[in-house]
Amino acid sequence: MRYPKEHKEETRRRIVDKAGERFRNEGIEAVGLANLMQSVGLTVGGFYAHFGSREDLVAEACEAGFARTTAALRSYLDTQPRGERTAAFIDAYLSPQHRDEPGAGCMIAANGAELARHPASTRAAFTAQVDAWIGLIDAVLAEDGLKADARALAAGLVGTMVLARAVNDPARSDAFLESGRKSLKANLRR
Amino acid sequence: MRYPKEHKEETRRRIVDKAGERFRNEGIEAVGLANLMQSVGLTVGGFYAHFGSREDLVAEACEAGFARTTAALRSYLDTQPRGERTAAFIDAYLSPQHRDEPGAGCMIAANGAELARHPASTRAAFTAQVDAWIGLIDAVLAEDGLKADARALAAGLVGTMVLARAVNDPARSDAFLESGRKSLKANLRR
DNA sequence: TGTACATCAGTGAACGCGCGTTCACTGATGTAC
DNA sequence: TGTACATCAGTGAACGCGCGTTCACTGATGTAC
Repeated sequence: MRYPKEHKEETRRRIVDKAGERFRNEGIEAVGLANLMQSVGLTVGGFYAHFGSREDLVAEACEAGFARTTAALRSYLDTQPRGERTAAFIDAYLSPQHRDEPGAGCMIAANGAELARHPASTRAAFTAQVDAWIGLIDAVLAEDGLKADARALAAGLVGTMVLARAVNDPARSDAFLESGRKSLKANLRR
Repeated sequence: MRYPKEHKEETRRRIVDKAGERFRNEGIEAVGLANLMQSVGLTVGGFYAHFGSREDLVAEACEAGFARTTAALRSYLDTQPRGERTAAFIDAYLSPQHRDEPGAGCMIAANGAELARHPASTRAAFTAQVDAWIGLIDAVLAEDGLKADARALAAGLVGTMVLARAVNDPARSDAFLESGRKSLKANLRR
């Protein structure tokens, strides 16, 4: 064979990773296949050797991007002392850096509303990742000895980020982040 | 003149209203001008007699759609007794009906992430509407004699709706709505 | 060891289509004479 | 009162372009003999 046997799957991974990044930065619909392939250093013709359709890539990129941020979150929180992990999570999620770099951030905050309009198969893959994320938040709350509704906490984070990114004024945006951090921490019960 | 003098502005209003509805249902980018004009009973050529560009319509439709829901909210809450308005707002926002009918619902939950990627002029118009919405929530909290962070409450609502719409399973979706209603009400302080 | 062949990841042009935008035109009306 | 004209909201075809998808082809490699 022309290439080492892991070559093709590595190319596929590069497409998926770049798609996940660009979907979050630009929106799913705004990223065209020819342009995406070009940004990975390939031409568009090769796309269908890797994926059955654009929608297949959307499903895989959103799932993989979400899974990656969840795994990174777990690793990060393991470096934090028990009892402070939930607060560390809230601070990290509602940081200006996360707001300003959607490409590596939360998939729901960046693409949640758009994904709601995608086919069932795409949403099913995504729903499993939402479950995993909520499960992780539940686990972290338990590690910290806190009682809180993981879904409500997740929703507070997502909504704060959507609003902080939507408003066109740094002061207002910061105010949303600050309100979110303060309020979500205050609502944790020991 | 061929038409009564209010005819043109009424046509314009019909375009703006339909655009606001379809943007929330289908996403801003997914609605094409020819198709939009057709759904208003007109042909695409007439569009530029009303708007300078597609983006001008996006700004106006998002602003007007948001303003309308805020005004409707104010009217609805006026029918509710003081002391129960915040809870009535939370219940109405996090209702299955709102989840299932984005076209007449909250503009941020439907298009917030997408609007974050639009030009400054569009976002500025939208930001003013966010301010108005937060102001209304603040006022309602005061009418109820409650102390809470209006921004955090708004974020909780938006995030819950985004998640409830994103997941591909009615039970999970309902669980998000239920968690949101319960948690956001529990976090109000007298 | 040297050559012919099979493999297959990736190329690049083409397809039909819908996009945002432009523009010459239509035709029903109110106005001027 | 009757006719010619100006107005202007809306029409419909055209533009260049990028979209998702298809497909015949390329060319570097490993394998077979």
